[in-house]
Amino acid sequence: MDRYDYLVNRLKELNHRITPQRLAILKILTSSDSHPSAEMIYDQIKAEFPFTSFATVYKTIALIKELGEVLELEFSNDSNRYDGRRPYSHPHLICTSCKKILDPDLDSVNHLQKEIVKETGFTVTNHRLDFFGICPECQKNR
Amino acid sequence: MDRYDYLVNRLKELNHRITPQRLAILKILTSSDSHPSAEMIYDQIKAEFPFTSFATVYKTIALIKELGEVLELEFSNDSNRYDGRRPYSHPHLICTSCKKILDPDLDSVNHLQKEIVKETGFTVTNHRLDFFGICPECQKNR
DNA sequence: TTGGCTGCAAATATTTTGCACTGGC
DNA sequence: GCCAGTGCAAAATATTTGCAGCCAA
Repeated sequence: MDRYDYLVNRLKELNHRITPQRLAILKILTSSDSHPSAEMIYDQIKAEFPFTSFATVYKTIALIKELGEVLELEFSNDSNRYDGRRPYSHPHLICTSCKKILDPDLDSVNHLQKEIVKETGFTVTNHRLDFFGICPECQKNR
Repeated sequence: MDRYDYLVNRLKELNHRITPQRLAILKILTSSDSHPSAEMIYDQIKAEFPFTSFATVYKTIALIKELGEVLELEFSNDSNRYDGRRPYSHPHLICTSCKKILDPDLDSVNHLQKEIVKETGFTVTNHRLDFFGICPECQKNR
């Protein structure tokens, strides 16, 4: 069972209604590793369901977030981005030119979190690690 | 020469005017490791210069940011926080209860950035690493 | 003296919320 | 049929910007 089906089932099990809008949003959130923003989701859905609203996009994201099934990458200037495939703390690689966000393979991070706990007495529940730079494509096009 | 004096001199050298408001903002930004928000800076300055405005706080921060002398920690929901003492990428430890932000000692991070560059072809210029949790004080008070 | 800086207010951008209507179950 | 979900519009929040007046150099 893929992640889309899994999320639809979770909503059903928790007695949340399955609407065309929600299905479309889940589809987009799970079908690519593109880390879309609310606006990107909204634009994509418009093609299929022209009368979907921004509020519904945000409300659906909020719902899935409550279930712990989406990772929200908050930004102050740019819009927030969402990762519906890997809803747990993991590093991101952000191109500051084209705004693309990638998931690099990197496993030495959890080690860091343990080091922090031991050292500071904090109860660390999650972390966020972003690397900012220019992707290979944008390096060529200048 | 401490960091406050250093920053005042940099502004002078670059022919930026030295105003009481700017001095007060620099003082707050460099005098503690509290990672204040624009509002915290504004509130502190109000005591000394009651007619200072929010716009000036933001404009001054923007100026120092251009000089690369302040690190801006962006948040989507909460206000941004500023580190005027260590204006380079370094990890932060954020208490989600009292919103305090600390600088943990941790030096295994730069190693990660190098690993990323080698692996992805990105030109990584900076990074951001935040650990979220509950600080020892907030753990007691519940 | 002069133009960079300040302060007020308005604009901007993103996300959230209130509420009447609608459609999933 | 009921009430959760939707869509519109308004509100909320944080930051930026325009502009008239002021003051640091």
